Amino acid sequence: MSEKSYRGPKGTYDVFPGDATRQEPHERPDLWEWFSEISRDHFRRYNFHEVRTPDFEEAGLYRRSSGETSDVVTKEMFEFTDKGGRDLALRPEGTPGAVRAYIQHGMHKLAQPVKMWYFGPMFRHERQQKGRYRQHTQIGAEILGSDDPLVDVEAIALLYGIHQAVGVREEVVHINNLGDAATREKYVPELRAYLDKNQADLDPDSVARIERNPMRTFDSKDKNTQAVMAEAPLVGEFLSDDATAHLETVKEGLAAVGVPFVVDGRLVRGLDYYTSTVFEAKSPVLGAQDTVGAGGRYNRLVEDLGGPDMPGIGFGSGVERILLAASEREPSSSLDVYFITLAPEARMAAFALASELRSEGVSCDLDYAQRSAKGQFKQADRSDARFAVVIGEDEMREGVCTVRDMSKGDETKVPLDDSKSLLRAVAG
RNA sequence: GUGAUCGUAGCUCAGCAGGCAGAGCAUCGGGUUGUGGUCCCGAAGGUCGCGGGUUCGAGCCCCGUCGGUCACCCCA
Repeated sequence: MSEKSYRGPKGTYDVFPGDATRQEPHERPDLWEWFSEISRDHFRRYNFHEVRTPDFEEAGLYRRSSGETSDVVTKEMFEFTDKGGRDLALRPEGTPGAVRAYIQHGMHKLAQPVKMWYFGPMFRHERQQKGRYRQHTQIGAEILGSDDPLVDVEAIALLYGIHQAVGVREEVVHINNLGDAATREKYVPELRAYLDKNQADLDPDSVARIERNPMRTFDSKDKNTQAVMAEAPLVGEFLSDDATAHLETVKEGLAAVGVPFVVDGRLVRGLDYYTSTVFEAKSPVLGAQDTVGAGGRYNRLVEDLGGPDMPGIGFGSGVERILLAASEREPSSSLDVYFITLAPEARMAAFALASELRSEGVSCDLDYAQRSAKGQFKQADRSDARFAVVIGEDEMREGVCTVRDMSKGDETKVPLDDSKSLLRAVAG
């Protein structure tokens, strides 16, 4: 500690082995492993396949897909120029990269729809708060090439299913339908006119949005603005018959698979590419950041990014938030055997035995800190080892090791040169 | 980016009118020349986030800065 010390960059965190009872859920390695297995298994059951794209892309890809005026693009991108002068950005969200890959690899020629999932870091340059980091992790899924409303239901059910498998509490899915471009051409001027009329009662942020992105006014947390928005015209009143039917089928499907949902006519989304179905999964235990996963249809995005005219839908879900909203879990320990050596020659024997057991799938560890006998037993205890295998002078002389069951306290002796019976002694 | 609040040992925190930097837990050793969880004893561990200022003297007061937390904006 003589030189300058370093800490992780602002807004980041570490996953590390520590005192699990004091760590945030997303800092615990065991919870990440647990969650990762559960989510992979869910994707498998729904026949999704992994897509893994770079953690950075041409900045233009994000500008084009998320919208030049969206906040994610205008103020939250980690953007940089590489040594070849390329304008790049750390991935702020998963959909653009996945769609780019779909186009680049001609996946629209495959049997449709193409169902993909991803799991990886996202970067947004913003001030952190509960459940929000500059580098966070999202799992997500994209279904490209079908506009069947049941595909929407599948996406939502998959999202909800993963959350429930890890015990996200009090979750409710909010859904809405934003209609197509034609719908919005009729609706937005109406909304804008209404907002203009009530400008005096709106907060400054919302006033500033009237021109740029009036639908986002519904998201304001300002009391007066909310009062105004309670009376505002809703997109739902402008939907075409097709869009209304689409929404009805989605509702029917969600009810059929048992996803708790509410239709929320005020739900809009911050990214410009959404059309038709949008949804947000919320859990009240997250505080101000109550959205644990969200997504929607983007029926024009593939074409906007230079691909064929193909519809798509997807969701992203913040893993840190999922773990935060999940019910408490006991930290899991996993060590089978801790070797205790009480004679210099015993160390090599223990090391070799450990190696044999490890190759049989048994987890082993031994002392590398020159601890005393007492210290080694303490360490075995702390590691939650099921067995301590003691090798000291006596054992070396007799050619055995002492296998101690750490919870019962009873001991048996096993020949040193017979790793099979040692294996049996510590099995199960 | 805005606001509030905090920053002392690995962790949780005490410290005061400005006067030698403390406790608990954790770590290591000893009490048991080879037996853990309990108990007892001891050791180690700090440029008091960093930089400046005021002062005979600053962990404490002032300014700045960095970082944490929460909220706003926005979003997973």
